[in-house]
Amino acid sequence: MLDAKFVLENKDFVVKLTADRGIAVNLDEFVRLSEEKKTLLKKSEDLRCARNKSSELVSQYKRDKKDAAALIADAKKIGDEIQQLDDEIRRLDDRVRFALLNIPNLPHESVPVGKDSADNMIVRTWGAPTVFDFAPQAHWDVGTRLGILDFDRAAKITGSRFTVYLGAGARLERALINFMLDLHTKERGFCEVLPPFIANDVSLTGTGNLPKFAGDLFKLEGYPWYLIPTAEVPLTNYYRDEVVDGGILPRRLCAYTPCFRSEAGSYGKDIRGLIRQHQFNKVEMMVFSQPDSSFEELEWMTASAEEVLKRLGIPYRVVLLCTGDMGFASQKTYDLEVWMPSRNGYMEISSCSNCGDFQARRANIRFKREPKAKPEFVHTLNGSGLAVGRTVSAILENYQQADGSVVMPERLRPYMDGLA
RNA sequence: GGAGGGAUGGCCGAGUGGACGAAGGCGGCGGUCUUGAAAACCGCUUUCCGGGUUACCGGAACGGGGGUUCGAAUCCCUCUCCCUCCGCCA
Repeated sequence: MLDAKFVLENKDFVVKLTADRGIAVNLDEFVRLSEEKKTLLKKSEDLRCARNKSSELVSQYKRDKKDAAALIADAKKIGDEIQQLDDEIRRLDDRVRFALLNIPNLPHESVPVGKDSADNMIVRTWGAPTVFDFAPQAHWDVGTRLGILDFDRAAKITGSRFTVYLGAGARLERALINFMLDLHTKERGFCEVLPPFIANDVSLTGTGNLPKFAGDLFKLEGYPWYLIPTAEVPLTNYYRDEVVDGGILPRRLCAYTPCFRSEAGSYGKDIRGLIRQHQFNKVEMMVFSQPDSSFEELEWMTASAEEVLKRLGIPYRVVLLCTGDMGFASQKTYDLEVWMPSRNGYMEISSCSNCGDFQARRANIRFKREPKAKPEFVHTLNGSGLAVGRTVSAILENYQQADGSVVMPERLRPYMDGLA
């Protein structure tokens, strides 16, 4: 959520930057409602002032044992008027807030302006696309033939877009989770968190998933609860409605969680394999930062995700998303894309974003520079480090052998009981 | 699942319709005293919104929301969270 006052004072700027994102924001309604609300609020406050004064008089009269009936009748009339005004103000306020919630974050000045993924900027590339002296298979074929992925039985148990990992496959998934968590916690200064996998509607609103993207979520029937689409939700909301001591910043958290997404509207896209599942595992990184250093934190976080791929020896590149391709809450986003032989191209495996104070304002997360200082909103950053299922698919494809077997990346072998 | 109890400022804790933005204590800040410190004593000590250059003025806030009332921390409804006991369960 943007600052209402900022939007009112910088209408053209907001319209221009959201237009860069390909979103036409009409602020007329927002401005009109805000002004109307302000006028009514002033009126209501003046009336309250009058009522407070006469109430005080009533109180005096009673103490002096004088008759206050006329005063009370008067005050009642004022009270009715206030009630009417307040009803109207409440309605206006809801609409103002709703309008504000539907405005996306403003892109940072370093973000290239563009329409879609074609306009993204490749920042750097690590490793060269894997070369094979045989025809490489897609990971779902590799995994199915090895008996470590079972899509058919998963479809029986639940439905499409689910997977059963079996034997070494399950072991690989678990090994990757541990490998990633160990790297982030032991070497990169993240604190490990194991949060709830279900979050309430207030939390989802704090991160920007609600109200606009309710259709992407799985909701629990009979509860205002949702399966988390990413650990970003519980991690960001960890400090919701708090004023934290500035001394704890930058606060770096990381968490392994499963993620649940309805993938509504993606029918026919990536239906095979592990790429687009209703349930997948992810290790998520989260940073609460001082506003002054959040973009440096973004570089650090992105480097942490890259380190995972470097150690696994998977070729990848870093892409700076253009204005049109960024997520709703983000100010600047780097995607990490790994080489996928089956597509003869790159595939997103991580997304690292600086949300600035956008989420912090929605979720009301503030900090104090000094104990006596005024609270300011923190900046929040989140990034995958990494999507585990996609990492499995990248390993199966890039490390496959002519005989259909898969060699384990060396750094992963200790996590696989030495299995090569 | 059943039965009770609770939520008040940075913290503890009083407050059952009007003088309460809220006693008292702790903590914090300033001062007196002291070579310095401690103790003692005195004073100050919430946040947000609107208006005025400043002193200031107005409004709001006692877990959230709604209601009763001229007036609500206080009465009613509702939601959330916490605690105790019973039952059940990993």
